[in-house]
Amino acid sequence: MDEALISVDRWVKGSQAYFLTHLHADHTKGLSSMWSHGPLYCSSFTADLIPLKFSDFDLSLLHVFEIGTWQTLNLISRSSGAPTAVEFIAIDACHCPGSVMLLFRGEFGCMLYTGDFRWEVGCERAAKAKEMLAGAIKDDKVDVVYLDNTYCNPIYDFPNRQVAAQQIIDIIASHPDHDVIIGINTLGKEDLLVQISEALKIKIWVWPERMWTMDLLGFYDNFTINTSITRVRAVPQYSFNVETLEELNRIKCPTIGIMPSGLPWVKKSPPKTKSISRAHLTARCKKAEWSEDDDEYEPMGDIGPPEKLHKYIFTVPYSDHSNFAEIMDFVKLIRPKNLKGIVSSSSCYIEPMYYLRLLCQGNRPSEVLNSKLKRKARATVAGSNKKPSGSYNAELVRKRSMTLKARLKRIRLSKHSILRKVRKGAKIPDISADLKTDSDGNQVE
DNA sequence: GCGATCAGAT
DNA sequence: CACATCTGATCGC
Repeated sequence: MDEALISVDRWVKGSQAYFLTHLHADHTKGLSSMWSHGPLYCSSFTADLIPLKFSDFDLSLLHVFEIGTWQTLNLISRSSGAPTAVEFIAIDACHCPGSVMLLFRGEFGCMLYTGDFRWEVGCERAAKAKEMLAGAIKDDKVDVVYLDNTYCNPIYDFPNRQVAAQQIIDIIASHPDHDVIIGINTLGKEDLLVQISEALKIKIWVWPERMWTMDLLGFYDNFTINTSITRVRAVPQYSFNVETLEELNRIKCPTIGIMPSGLPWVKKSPPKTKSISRAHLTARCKKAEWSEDDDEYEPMGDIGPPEKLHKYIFTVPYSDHSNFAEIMDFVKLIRPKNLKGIVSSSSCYIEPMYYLRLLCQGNRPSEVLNSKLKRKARATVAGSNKKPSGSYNAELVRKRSMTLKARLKRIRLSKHSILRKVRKGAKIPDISADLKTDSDGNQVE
C-alpha cells in the first residue's frame, strides 16, 4: 500500500501521524469510530465534533493543535530508519468551523496542504490567516502546495460570501409572508445563518444534531429547534428538493427555498482563448435552457444570481471554496516550486499548474507553452475520474446547461421528501463509505 | 448481523 | 455541472 510518513485527510494504514483539516465527509473517508492506525492531529473545534460524528472514537488518539503555533513531531525516517523531526503549523482555512491548512517542514522539504479553504479579499479573518502563514513561511521556499483546486478554472467567478449573504437576506426580506427553507450540510455555512438571523432579527430553526454544533460554536441565541417560533428553517441540503417545496406550498403555507451554493457559477471566458468567443459563451450561460418555467427565469447579472431555478427555489453563489481569482492571489503569495490539486473529480478539472505556473517559482513563458503541449498529448490517456481539458471548450459549456436541465427534471421526478430525512435521533454515521475520489496529493513523503 | 466498500441518487 | 451527504446493494467475515 502507498504508505507515507504522515498523512493529511488520508486514512491509509502505515503513517506515523494523521492530520485532519476539517470534518467534512469527503475528507474522512476511511476514518471511523474504530480508528486505531495512529495519532490524529486536528484543531480544537474539530476534536469537539469528532465524538459526535464518530461515537466511541478512541479519544486518547486525538491530539489538538493550536492555530498559529509550531509543533514538532519526532518520527522515524522511512528511508533511513533514523529519528527525524517534522515541524508543523496550522492556519485558519476559513472554509468551515475548525478548518485549517497545514504547513510542514521536514526531511521531505517544506510543504503546504491547504485543505479546503476560502480566503476572500476584504475578509479580516482571511487577512489575519494570510499574515500568519506568511510569517510562518518567512524566507523559506515552499517546495509543494497541495491546493484546494475545486474552482481552479477561470470560468469560476463568483462574489464573496458577504455579498452572497446579503443577496439571501434580500430574498428573505422580500418574501415577508413566506416560510423559508435553506439547504445546508452537517457542517459549514454557520456564519451565513448567523448573519441572516441578525439582519432579520429572527431565530433560525435547525435540526437537533445541528443545534449541538451551533451550541458548540456559542450561537445560542440565533437558532432554535422549535419550528413554531420561526418562519426560517435550515434543512439538510440532501433533503431539499422541488417536491418538498411544492408539497409545503400545497399543504402548509407559501414557502420558498434557498440553496446557498448548488450550481457552477460559470460567468466568463478564460483569458486568451480562441476556441470560443466571450459573447458566445455568455449567451450559452445566460440562456435559460435549464429552466422549464420560462416566464420565471431571471438572467444572471454580472456579479451573479440570485437566480431562480424554479418557481419556489433561489440559488445563490455562496461558496466555501475560493474562486479562481482568490486561488491566483493565494498562489502568488506562496509562489511554491510545485503545485498539486487535491480535488480530482471536477469535470472542469485542470491541473493547477496549467493556469498558475506563471505564479510559481522559476517558470518562464516558454515553459508554459511547452507544458501545454505535453498536457494535450497526455489528455487522451488520462485516467478515471480526472477529465483534463487543456483548453476551454464550448462543448463543456453546452453539456453543463443540458445537465442542469436534466438535473431539474430529476428533482421534479423525485419521490423522496424532506419528511423522510429529518427524522429525529438519526445516528451519527460511523463512516460514510462513499465517493471514490482519489486525491493523489494528500500524503507526505 | 456487521463493517467496509461501492454505486447511485439528491 | 458543483460539494457533501445519504441510501442501499454487495462482499467478506
